[in-house]
Amino acid sequence: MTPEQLAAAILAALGRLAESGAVAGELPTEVVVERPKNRDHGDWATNVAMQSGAKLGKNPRELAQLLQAELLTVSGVEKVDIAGPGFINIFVSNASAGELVKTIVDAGTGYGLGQSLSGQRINLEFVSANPTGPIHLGGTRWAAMGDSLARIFESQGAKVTREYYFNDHGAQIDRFARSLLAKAKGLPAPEDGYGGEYIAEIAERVLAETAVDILNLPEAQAQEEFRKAGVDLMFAEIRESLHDFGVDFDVYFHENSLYESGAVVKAIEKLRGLGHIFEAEGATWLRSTSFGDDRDRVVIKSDGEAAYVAGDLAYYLDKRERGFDRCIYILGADHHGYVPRMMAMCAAYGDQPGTNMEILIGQMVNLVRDGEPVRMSKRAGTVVTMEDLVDAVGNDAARYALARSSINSSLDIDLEQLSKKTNDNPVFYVQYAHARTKQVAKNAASLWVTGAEFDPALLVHETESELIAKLSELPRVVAQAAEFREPHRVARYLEEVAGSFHRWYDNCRVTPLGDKPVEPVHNTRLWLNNAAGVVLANGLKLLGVSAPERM
RNA sequence: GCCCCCAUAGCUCAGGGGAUAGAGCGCCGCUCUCCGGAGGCGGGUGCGCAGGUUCGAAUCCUGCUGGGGGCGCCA
Repeated sequence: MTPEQLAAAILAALGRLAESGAVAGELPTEVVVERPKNRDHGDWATNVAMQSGAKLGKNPRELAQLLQAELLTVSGVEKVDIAGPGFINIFVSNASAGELVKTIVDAGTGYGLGQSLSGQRINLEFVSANPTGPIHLGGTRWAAMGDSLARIFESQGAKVTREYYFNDHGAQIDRFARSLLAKAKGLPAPEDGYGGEYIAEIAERVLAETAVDILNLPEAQAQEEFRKAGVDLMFAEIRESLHDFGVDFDVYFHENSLYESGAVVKAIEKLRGLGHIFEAEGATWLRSTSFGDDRDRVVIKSDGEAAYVAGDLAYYLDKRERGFDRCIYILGADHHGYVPRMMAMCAAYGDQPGTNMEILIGQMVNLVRDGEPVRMSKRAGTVVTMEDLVDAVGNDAARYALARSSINSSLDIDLEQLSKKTNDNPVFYVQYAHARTKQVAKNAASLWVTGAEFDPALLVHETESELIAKLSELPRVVAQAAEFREPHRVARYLEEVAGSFHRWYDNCRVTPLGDKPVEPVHNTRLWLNNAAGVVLANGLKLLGVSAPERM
């Protein structure tokens, strides 16, 4: 008996009460069934009587009593208590609760999947870091979080395209090219340029890999050579770092292509046709104030060059024309001011902001050393990159640490601490639990605990009941993580599962002690052990973290 | 001045209206004659302040205080 099944039973019971005329009014469409913190309050509890009592013309306790009688007729329900203002506390039989264990093992990698996003085509854009340097800690957070979110969406039946917008157009790229050229000539970095060590490396590789003698070309031509070759090298490096991090994008979209294909002009003309474009002060504007923006936005500057927003205008249209009904962007907090004009743009096309376009704002990652914040500056070359982080702690620890917090909170990363004491990362607690399930299963097999019998009525220990209840929550947790776009829910849940599993392990043996014979309870517990392994593995998969068999 | 995020245990953080607010780390004890001790058990009154909504608020609303980020014909 899972909480979902109980919820359905309660809805059915309400339906019967309404049919018999015992209650009259608006029936709820869903009920919340939760695991109470206090076991005296049952295996499961619902507040439905308090929430619906008034609507059904009853006080909460009266409604609870009616439901109590109905629920007692449900198979597997042993006892129903009414507590406090109208909580309904439900006790189910061990046998009924334990049936789930077999369901989980039989479902295997399919356990936890759902259909809550079935049929949705989602374009998820994340990282999209400028190709003027390696990916830093902030970008790494979006890589971990975005990829995990994509996996969670997919687990709910959505079709997801992971997309990276590559800003290879505009003034920043010129600065990048000038920085490379200056470095190659042994000059100091330009005032507004980039100065990290990677600039020297890239400049050197450009010199080595380009056929022509760049340094003897005229200034403008030399810079153009460095731009082309430098961006390509940087792009390849970024892709490789991401790949090594376990994040592969389906589409790397080049901003420049929007200009080359004429998509930018097309997009502006489309908006002009819709009456949202006007000319003023020598520039071309989008009347974004018509759609909630606090000021109108220039799309073509008075010098004839496109403003940055023009690219996004065309890019969004491109995504929509590729058939995505939901375009989700993950942006850093330093870009949150960009949200109103993006939403206005979406509305200007006649789309629904918040539905067709959704923007998730993630807070910054701070580098901390010995408790002191360290300023990171790309220009000064003091950034900590994705590779630095992975070198220090490994992929699993890095991904887990970045994915286990809400993106609404800024995050402090202390490299020294993480690299010295990797046990600080709860990922090991979770992975250890998984490895343990594998070793237990291996041991069981060698001691003739085969799992041939499965009698859930034998799972009577309180830690077994707790573990089973915890395992039952995976589908709901994943569905909520998808709904709220919050992968960290999965991580936190896994930590709870691991805790329940460890406690169970310490109380209940799968293999018999010494020479004692194998009994049905041992075989049955093997199923529970394996069910825990399934949940841990499936959950870690959603976070892009490995589930090792031994550590 | 305006906009966004945050404030929960010594530290890092969960908690999307429910009952006695949790986890990890750190600290102090305890714990295996046998499945992995990277484990388990015990040790704690901490929701920034003030109002409001509600049967019920860490959670929703308003104001305040403090911290972070942002407000270009830059990208």
